[in-house]
Amino acid sequence: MSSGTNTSGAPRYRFAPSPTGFFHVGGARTALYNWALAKNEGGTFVLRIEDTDEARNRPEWTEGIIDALAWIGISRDDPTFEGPYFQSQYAEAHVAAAERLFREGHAYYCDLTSEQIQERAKAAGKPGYDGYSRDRGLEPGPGRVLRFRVPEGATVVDDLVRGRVEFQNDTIEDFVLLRGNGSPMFLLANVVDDVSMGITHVVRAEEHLPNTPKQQMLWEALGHTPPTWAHVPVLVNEQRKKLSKRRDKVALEQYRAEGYLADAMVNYLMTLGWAPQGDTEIVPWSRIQSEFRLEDVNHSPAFFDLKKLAAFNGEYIRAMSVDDFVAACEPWLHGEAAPWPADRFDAGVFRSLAELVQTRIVTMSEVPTLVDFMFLPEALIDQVAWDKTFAAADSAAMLRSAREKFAAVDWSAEALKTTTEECGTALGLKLGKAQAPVRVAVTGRTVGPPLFEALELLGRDAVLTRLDTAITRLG
RNA sequence: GCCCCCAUCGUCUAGUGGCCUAGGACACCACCCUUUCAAGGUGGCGGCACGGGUUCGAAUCCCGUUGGGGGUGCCA
Repeated sequence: MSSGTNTSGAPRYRFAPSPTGFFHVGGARTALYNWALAKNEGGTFVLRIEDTDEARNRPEWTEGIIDALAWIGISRDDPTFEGPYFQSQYAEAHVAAAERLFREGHAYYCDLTSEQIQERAKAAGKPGYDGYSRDRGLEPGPGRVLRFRVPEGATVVDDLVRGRVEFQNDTIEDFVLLRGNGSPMFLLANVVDDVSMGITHVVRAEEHLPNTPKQQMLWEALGHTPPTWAHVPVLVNEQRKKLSKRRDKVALEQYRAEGYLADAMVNYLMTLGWAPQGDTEIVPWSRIQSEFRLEDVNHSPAFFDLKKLAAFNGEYIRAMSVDDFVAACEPWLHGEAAPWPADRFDAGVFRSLAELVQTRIVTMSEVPTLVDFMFLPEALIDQVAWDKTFAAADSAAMLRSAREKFAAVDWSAEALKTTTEECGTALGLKLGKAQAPVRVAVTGRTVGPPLFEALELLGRDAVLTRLDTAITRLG
């Protein structure tokens, strides 16, 4: 943080989140945009934390941001990554810049209180500050704010996504740079930091577009050429409103905890407002990185569609090799995520079942419920499933018949299937109906992985015990 | 109120004046496959907001209307 001039010529993209205790999916997308560009252009991704007083007391919030970024592939260990910097570190520079703007006539002090400003606005019939102190020549003093002297004319923002956006300066009020207590405002701090860090590209959400002319005027008043701006559309919910913490699931950490894969999340996020070439949206990051162009980003807000995200995640899960899948399952197989006693878990058994589980889930968190019956001491019967299954004709008879035959059958998936089929045929049941009572008795549910493979792995003793328990339960 | 942005199937998008009878993906529906549930396969439904221009020709360019969204603090 020294020169203020970007000497290397390489682009410097800055990502400036403020810690709030969670990492917003919209922020993740913006970060990804910056990252793709910085990577592809041999530039730098500069992380600057816009830390507030509260955030400074909660270092875990900042760690959370760095952690979330790492999860989506933006690692501080990568040479493209620079930072993190903290806005609060540079407060003195912010004040110094403000004082310079005052000395050079770009700013002036004003002693009006908010109430007085409101009264004047009401009297004039126009909202906002009217420039009352512009020419009063006030010196700094307690309670006096420093305001920027917005020049005449218009400010044109050249935006890589929006094109040319023109703002009439007389619609922009003389905004505050320094508060009455002398502390710098966010807008000023932001620009001073960007200037000092030699930022060349500011890629952020569209909600910041109305602030951009102010920032651009600050860049110019400070004697620097403004950066290249790019305002990307926001992410919205089904009501077409900006995603909000209150109503929507916006925390990246939550998706991670539910078992969404980082690759799937990244891929999905990048298809919101942009699309890779060709007919397939499922593409690896390497392709996204090289194909991504800000000029190709859509102009309208994009709906964050959970169903499509889920579909992407399913695709990614199915695309994994079985070994990779088993590895990815690890966090859900042990500890609190696992509903079974730790000593009953059998990695070999799970490995045998993995391929059958893989096509049946959308998020990794669904893994335990699909295989829990294998590692629980006994079946956890779902009453609804039980009632529904045994309401069907002959299902009790089917269960007894299977119990009898299973005692003597050659214990293989194939033989178990044949036997079940035979028992069913004797009762006039097709295989689909015939397997149902056995499934509920052994797994506790009506749905699950293919039954006979599971039975083979469970072993004759366990299966017969569960069938007996079920028969007793039937009364 | 004022300022700014936006507008292709329900959703995400392809499309940059003729390749468009508007393509793909998700969702939905049907059928096939099938030991449940999935997965997979095949097919289907479904869109250029509206009105004016410009042009031989407009989803694509211009203007307007309507409809959405965002911003408007001594918040960040």
